[in-house]
Amino acid sequence: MNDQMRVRREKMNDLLAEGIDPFGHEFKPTALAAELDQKYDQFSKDELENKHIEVTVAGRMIAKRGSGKVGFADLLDRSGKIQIYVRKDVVGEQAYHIFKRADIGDFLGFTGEVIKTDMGQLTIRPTKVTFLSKALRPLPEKYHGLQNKEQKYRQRYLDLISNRTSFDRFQQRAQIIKAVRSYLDNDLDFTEVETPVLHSSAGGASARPFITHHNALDIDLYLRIALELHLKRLIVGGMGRVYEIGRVFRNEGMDKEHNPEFTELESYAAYYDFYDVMDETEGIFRSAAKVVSPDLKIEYQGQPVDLGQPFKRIHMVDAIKEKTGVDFWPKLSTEQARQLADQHQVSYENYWQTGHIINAFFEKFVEPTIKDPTFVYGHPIEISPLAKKNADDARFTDRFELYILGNEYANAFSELNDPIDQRQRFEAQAQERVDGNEEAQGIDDDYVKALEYGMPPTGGLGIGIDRLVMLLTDAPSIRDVLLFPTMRPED
RNA sequence: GAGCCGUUAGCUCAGUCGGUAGAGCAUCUGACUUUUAAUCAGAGGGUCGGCAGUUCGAACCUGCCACGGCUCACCA
Repeated sequence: MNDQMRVRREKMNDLLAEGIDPFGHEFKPTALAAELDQKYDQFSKDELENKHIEVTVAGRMIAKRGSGKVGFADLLDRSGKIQIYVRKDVVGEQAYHIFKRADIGDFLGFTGEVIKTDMGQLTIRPTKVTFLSKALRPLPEKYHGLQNKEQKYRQRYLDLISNRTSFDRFQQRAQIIKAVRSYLDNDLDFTEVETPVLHSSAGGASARPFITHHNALDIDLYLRIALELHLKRLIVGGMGRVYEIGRVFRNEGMDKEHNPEFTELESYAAYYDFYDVMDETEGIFRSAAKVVSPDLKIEYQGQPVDLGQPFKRIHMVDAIKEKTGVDFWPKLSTEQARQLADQHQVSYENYWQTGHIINAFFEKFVEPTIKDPTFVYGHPIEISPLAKKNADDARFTDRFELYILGNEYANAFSELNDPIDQRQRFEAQAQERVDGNEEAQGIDDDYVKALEYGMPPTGGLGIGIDRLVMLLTDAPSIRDVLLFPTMRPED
């Protein structure tokens, strides 16, 4: 324990000795800092002096300055900061003593008049001081805030107290999710549902799952890697338009864009095709962007993005042709595709067929170059086991991904609703797994059975909510939009 | 998984050639009745991430370990 912690414990004991509970009780503030600023900052010092507005506020004292018989403090509540101006001759000997002995970090309540200082700063001049809760540890430095990234992630509460941009970002995250919900609920008449997190087989995406064990049933279960297969069962069940915003878990590497658990939105709408889903996606992005920028123009890491313009649309094969001159429209054997890959230094796995190679060309030569919001559609069937074949060209699917500034933000398709085709696709996936793709999904018989009862033509969509929030709040790392990112334990 | 970088007071950071540890904020004492990174005077506060090694002597050099960051690879 250091000197500061020792002193704070002494002060805690002093409070007890004076009959004050250092970890107080309920308190009824009548105003928030931001509210006061909005309502009264427009008035002059004299106008406020005549109004005699009395309010009660509560919060954490985050700064303190003063002289002998008066003191100033900054009080932080959930809305922001308000200055407090405590005068010994107004609050009295005992209250002033409490204020003077209070440490930065302590929670205090004040009742008093809203005034302006000579410097024009909106301030509360209390007549009453209430001690609410003692901080036994000192806060990070007031000017620089908490800079140590590891500590920001491990002790997010300190980051939230001392770095307002971080605090605001998490408020914005909540608002963005609310806006997305509102768009789906109110504009498109979707129903929000909750499906299981514990799956008996992990499907709906290509990823390695976390495995856990259920004792009573004595079976291993997987934490879900996607929401897809359950939501489509609900389309079979006649729910028509459903979505879920929920946590999924992928047992893979971590970096600036990947956390082992993250939040995904998936939506499914009967009778939509993937063009309808493009419109839906634009609607979601605009609703979300409006939260941070009414004109839908944003900047991400120094690069401008206009989410107000119609998103571009391009077929994957055309995009590759445009960037590399390589034309994948003519039908190519796996051997021919591999030759092209060799010529362009695109490496491939044993189990790869033409479609995998087309996708690899896209990822290597096109994906990093996309700046404006762009729907890239027509993914090869080999990498799209849940998407409907294109009616005119069975090598490709009616699937798209949305790219902005070289990053993927959405993945969607006209859903494969032919149970016979679906079983074959699952079998191809199972074969891929045998051939060495650890992330290929297994056969989900129960899901195929559901399809056999009949699923209407359906358009589905998946959006990584964390990446959307990163984009809209200009966050460089996914850890900056997750309150508690996954960290290795310290000891 | 690889490479590079980082870890020094509660926080933000310096630390020269290897010679026994520094600043600002914060804390403590005192002064101060309109401050806002308040000011002024004084004081206390360190397992220099950990463990070994080299050396008369290590925050500094070497090795190993821990945690983190960045980049790359992996990952639709």
